[in-house]
Amino acid sequence: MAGKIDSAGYEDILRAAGVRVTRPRRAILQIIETCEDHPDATEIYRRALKLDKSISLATVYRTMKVLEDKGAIHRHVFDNGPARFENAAHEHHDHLVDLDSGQLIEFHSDRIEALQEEIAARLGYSIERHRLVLYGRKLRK
Amino acid sequence: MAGKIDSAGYEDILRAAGVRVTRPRRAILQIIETCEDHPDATEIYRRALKLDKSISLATVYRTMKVLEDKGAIHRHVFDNGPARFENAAHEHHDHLVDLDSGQLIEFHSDRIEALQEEIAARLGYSIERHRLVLYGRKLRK
DNA sequence: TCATATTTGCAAACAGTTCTCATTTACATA
DNA sequence: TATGTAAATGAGAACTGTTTGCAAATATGA
Repeated sequence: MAGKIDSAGYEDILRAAGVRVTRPRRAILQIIETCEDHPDATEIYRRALKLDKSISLATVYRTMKVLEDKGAIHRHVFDNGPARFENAAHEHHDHLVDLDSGQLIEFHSDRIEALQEEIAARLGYSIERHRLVLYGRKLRK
Repeated sequence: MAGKIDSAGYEDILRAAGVRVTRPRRAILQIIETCEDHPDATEIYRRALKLDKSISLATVYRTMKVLEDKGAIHRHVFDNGPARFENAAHEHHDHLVDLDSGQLIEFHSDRIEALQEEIAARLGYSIERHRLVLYGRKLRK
């Protein structure tokens, strides 16, 4: 039922991060744990209001930073848009942006990952993280 | 000598784009044609002031948009920083960001490009453009 | 229950970028 | 070479996304 905050395992992530388990944080975590898309801060705020009607946008931003620092979420910036977030628990993937619909498609390629490592090594670097985004349009068949 | 605007071929790009050749545009184009780095709008503005001391930051932004629309420059956003620009005439490459120094290293891999095409095709898409950025640190040898 | 350090909501501040508008300028045509 | 007009400009206000300062509220350990 919307409006109720599920107290399930979400709290563990916060406790593991060594920060206090508060009502706003539980709401935000529940959202990013269960959502299927890549919401930005305003959208998370909108959704969180249904779970905790006194939450503020500032707290959303603060919580996203905490979660990002703890490695619990990833932050993406597509083109020049607002930052968008996703659960880091999902296995690693890159993104393809449908330029017509704006839809985000996830994909993964071990071969690309391996090539990236190879290139970085050749340049004398080790990769800490990377961002690969393809911008394209549907092929008409 | 700094302060003089070289009227060489830069204008062609503007004329080819079907826009008027103005003093501020000539200054900006000369900068992005000759610079070796990836300046942001404020930095381009700073440099342009030496060539045309009445130029405004708004015009820098407007010109960057015109040039981007015409395909003459590329716009990059690294992490959450300001947009940075580079001459599209350089052959295509991706970037490696040195997380310690902030240095940008350019690289290119036909194999990665080919893999990207392959993946997009498998998903039913054709790639219009892409962004690949590696964030890493120097290996100690 | 209590003490206290953390977190919060709010509003103000901030950075980067875009917009409005009156003035200036490029340049096609005469 | 002069001129009319649409395009471009500079200045600053406005806007979007994000961060911060602060007093009040709250989570957690004792």
